[in-house]
Amino acid sequence: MDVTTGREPSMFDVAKLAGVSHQTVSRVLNGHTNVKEATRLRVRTAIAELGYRPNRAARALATGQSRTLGVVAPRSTLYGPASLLAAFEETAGAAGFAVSVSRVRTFETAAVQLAVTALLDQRVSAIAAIVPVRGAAEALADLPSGTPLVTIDGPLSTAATTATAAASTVAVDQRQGGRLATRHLLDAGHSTVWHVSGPQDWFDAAGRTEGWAAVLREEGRTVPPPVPGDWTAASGYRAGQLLGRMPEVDAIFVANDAMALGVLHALHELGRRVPEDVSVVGFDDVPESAHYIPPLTTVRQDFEAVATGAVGVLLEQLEGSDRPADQVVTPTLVERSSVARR
Amino acid sequence: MDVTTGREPSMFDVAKLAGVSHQTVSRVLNGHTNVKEATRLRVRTAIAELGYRPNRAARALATGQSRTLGVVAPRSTLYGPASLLAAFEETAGAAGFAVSVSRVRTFETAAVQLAVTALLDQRVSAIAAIVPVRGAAEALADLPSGTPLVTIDGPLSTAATTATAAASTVAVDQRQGGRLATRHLLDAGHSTVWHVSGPQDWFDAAGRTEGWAAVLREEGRTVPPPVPGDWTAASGYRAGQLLGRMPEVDAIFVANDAMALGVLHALHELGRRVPEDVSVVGFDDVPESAHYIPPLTTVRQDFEAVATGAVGVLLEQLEGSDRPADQVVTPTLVERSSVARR
DNA sequence: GGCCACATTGTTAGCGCTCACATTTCGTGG
DNA sequence: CCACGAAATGTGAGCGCTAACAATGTGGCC
Repeated sequence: MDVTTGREPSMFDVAKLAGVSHQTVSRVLNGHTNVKEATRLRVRTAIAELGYRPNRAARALATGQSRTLGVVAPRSTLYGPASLLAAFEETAGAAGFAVSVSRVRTFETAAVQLAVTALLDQRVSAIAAIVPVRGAAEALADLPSGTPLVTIDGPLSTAATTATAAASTVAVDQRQGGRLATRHLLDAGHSTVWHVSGPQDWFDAAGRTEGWAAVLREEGRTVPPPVPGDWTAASGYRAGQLLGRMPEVDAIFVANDAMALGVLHALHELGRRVPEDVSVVGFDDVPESAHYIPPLTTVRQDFEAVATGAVGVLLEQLEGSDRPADQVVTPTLVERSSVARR
Repeated sequence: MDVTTGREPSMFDVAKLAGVSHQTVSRVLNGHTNVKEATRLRVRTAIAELGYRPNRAARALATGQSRTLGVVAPRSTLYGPASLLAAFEETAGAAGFAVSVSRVRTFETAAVQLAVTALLDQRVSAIAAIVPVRGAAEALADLPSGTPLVTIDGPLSTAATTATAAASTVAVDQRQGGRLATRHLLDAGHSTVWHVSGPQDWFDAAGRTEGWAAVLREEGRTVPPPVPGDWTAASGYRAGQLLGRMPEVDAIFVANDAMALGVLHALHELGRRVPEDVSVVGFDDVPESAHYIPPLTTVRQDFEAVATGAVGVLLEQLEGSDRPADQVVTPTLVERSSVARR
């Protein structure tokens, strides 16, 4: 690597040093066939000697393809979105794509569209949106742009209406998760299950609530009114204070682990033991939940799989495939000690 | 906005529609002076009508400036790094920069350099590295590149040796945090403070441990051997099992909240009450720590400030300032109920 | 009224790459 | 031993933008 270069070496510098044309260098770089082995080697050597790196901007300009994937992600550090983002970035990076992130502080349509615009300005090849909220995700779907778009953790086009067929979705089957948790509680002998829900404009929250209600209905149990939370431990604590004072409550499905922690806290303060007096099931399987008091039975989502799926869908779309492909990842139950048989 | 464009509108399309030259369009776009108000308006209208967006790749090619900031961040979802990353991305975005992320799965030199290379290939204008580990951060410092680099949460050049003056650092004063926690425990009347540490190759961990030891030494207390952890609740649990069995242990400073949760868990299992029997202080102030059992006294870091500082340092460097600027953010103590007076 | 300074606009040449095509080289069979 | 097609390489244009410079227009002042 040279030390005192006035300006970064270009393809022409490499070509000159290797005694070939710039086009041959380009061919070597892009792994084209029809380059003699000896030439290829000479070019490689020159590249190394000069410390040459291809200029992505120039390539993007020439090809009209940036090989960059854009992500819209919430500013929050909620476990789900943060995990999804990390997994997506890693997967995309491993696939040889650059990843450009645009954070949104709120899910208001305007904010989300601004973020998408920023990405579009960069001519990203495709966009993944971690925007798990009703209105916003839908606002995305009809962006007037040919850029492939996948919604992560977004609206499953369950109803085969496929009206907004524009975008693909990869998501965890939240409903199934809710079912899993509720069924587990019922299996343990509880007559019904109470529920602390997440914000209902989140697909995750809505799905979990739906799954919970569906199982109760199928089994002919009473469906108690859900206690709304906002994902935070503090809101879980408030819900716990409420539910803990009701003697008939002996099984609670909480829509995420953070709120479950709050519930545990409130129950503890009220002197109601978990799991002896009340069984609790959470959702997310955050790494800490194994050490809540007591260790929390919860539902685990495979973010890795979601991310892989999302990148896969995007790449496929870039290859030309037009039909949007939805993918669903199934969550699993992680049993610990916050549930006891009745 | 047109619907059926064969190809995206370029500056020339705008120019034609507005009846000016492409250069005038460029001037309007870049806010140059010396454009008649009427002309500016005409151009703006044409831009809107065509739905034109400037092509960043072309601009980057022409100027040699991508106006993109690169970030190297760990794949993990540890609270500190994740918060830092989110804050940095938002701040950078607000400053009008695109943000490109490169995740590393480990902090081995090779992995980190690969990530940086990926960023350099994109010709990012500057790089922020969230690589809070000894070896790796140092490996970065002497990268042979004119690209401005700031290490977030990296090595403070405390000793004014300034040998590796190449890179700037913005970080939380971890030592001060360790002091705060330890002093608080001492003030509560404990004769000494035990310590569950993070991995000592992390600057954060090392700094917290140093601060803890320094206060004990200053006050002439015995300095017990630290129990090493790895940031996870599970490792905290193991440490807690150890310390909880020692009757003389009645005050523990744990290097992060996740491990503190594990300690709390172990202590609970061993029947040692917090804070009645043992006082515990954590570090991070994760949102959940307010609902640990009991609510955890901990040390809060202002990630927002760190991120703002990092972006600031980078921009300054881009403006030409050569001298690397280090910045330190001071943490604060958050009192809750895991500490009791003796 | 003519000239000059300044405000405004236009023209040209790249930035570093890829694409489409032109050209050369080489091995082979008649 | 030469023609011929495939393999290997080279050439020129252009992607959409900015920077430097050139060319207009405009008003004020003597």
